[in-house]
Amino acid sequence: MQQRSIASAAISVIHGAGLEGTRLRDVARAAHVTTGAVTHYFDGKEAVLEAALEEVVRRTLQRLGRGRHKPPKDVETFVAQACAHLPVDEASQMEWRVWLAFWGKAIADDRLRAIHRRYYEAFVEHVAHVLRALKPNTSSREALLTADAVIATLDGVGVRAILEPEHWPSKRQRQTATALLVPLLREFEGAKKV
Amino acid sequence: MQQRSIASAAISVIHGAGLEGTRLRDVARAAHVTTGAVTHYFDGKEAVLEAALEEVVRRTLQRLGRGRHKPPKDVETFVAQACAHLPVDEASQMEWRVWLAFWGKAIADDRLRAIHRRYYEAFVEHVAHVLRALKPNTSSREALLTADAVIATLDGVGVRAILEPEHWPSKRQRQTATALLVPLLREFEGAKKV
DNA sequence: TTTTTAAAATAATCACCGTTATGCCAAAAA
DNA sequence: TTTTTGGCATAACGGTGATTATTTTAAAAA
Repeated sequence: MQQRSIASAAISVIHGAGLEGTRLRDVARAAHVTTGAVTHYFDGKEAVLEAALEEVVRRTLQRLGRGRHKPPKDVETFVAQACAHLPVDEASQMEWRVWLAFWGKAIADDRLRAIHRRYYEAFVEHVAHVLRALKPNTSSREALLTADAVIATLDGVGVRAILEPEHWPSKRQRQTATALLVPLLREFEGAKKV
Repeated sequence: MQQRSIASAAISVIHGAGLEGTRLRDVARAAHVTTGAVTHYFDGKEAVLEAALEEVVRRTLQRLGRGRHKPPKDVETFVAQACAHLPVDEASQMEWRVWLAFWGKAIADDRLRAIHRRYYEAFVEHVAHVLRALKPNTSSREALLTADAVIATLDGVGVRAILEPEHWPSKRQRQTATALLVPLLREFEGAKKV
């Protein structure tokens, strides 16, 4: 159970110092242990970072799971739910920053790429599932394509919001995401009521 | 003029090894010089990396500049032009990978963040300009909002394509981007001709 | 041609940080 | 109580790579 708390500590260090600025000592200190404990539980720094990424994925997917019981019946609530995944508050901002920090590292690291792949797979599946609630008789292909589009929207807006937080308050994030998602989903629904 | 070639060398090293795996020696070797030359022209590693990022920005904006003379008159050609900015070929893939590699680092680095901000500023301005060609009487506000949405689309699809290149051939990239952009731009145009 | 200055190579240094080794302490087993 | 085991702290080690210093080479000026 210590592993979890060390991984969480790593997340907050990465959040504050970036991946490159993350030293094992600081992770240990943030977890209220010493480097001895860290190396006791992990095979090395890489393993610690990997665990941190996995922890972020876990949290995000868990949050998705909680939303599974209220499938949206109309476009507006769908968009509102989708926007909740943007970096609009402290907690999600932290996860976004860490998630984004690993993108660059994942480019040259098969192991991390695999984690990303798994995450997106689950995310796509979730969005496609929710889309089917919006339009019951949808081809799998159409649902998946639209899910990709929804996720691209969130990633695109999220990245921008993380890189320019002072210019991207939650309102602007929602506005931009809405501008993309509403027309997309109207098209998806088929019925365009002005 | 050596600075340029060292920066370019840095780009290709980052492309191959990722930011963390980039050693100054390798950059020097790729530029056919030694570390002595590198440190002669730059104040240190940070400066070299910063120059690499600037070089990527330069190339991208230059490419944008070339497209400035053929403003699209309809949605289809606009989308086609936009999709040309996705990582659909070797060259643009390299630039995307490097660009993306710096996102994580920029989180904790004001200097790099400033570069990103400048780039997006120019990019937004360009897209908004092109949008005005599509719909002459557009409010500045509407054009900027739509430009943000277009850029978010490209970033969102681009990220995915970089992280999962084997699953995101150019065709899928275009498909996803089109699914988002066409409805968005029809809405933007105002006139929806089915 | 000599002198001078700049460009870049080569070689040495130095700091940083991950890793490894050792030792201690507490809790469970004997 | 003694013994033992495992969880962790402390501290020393060592590699890696950036930085700095020195030297060589080449080009330009005198």
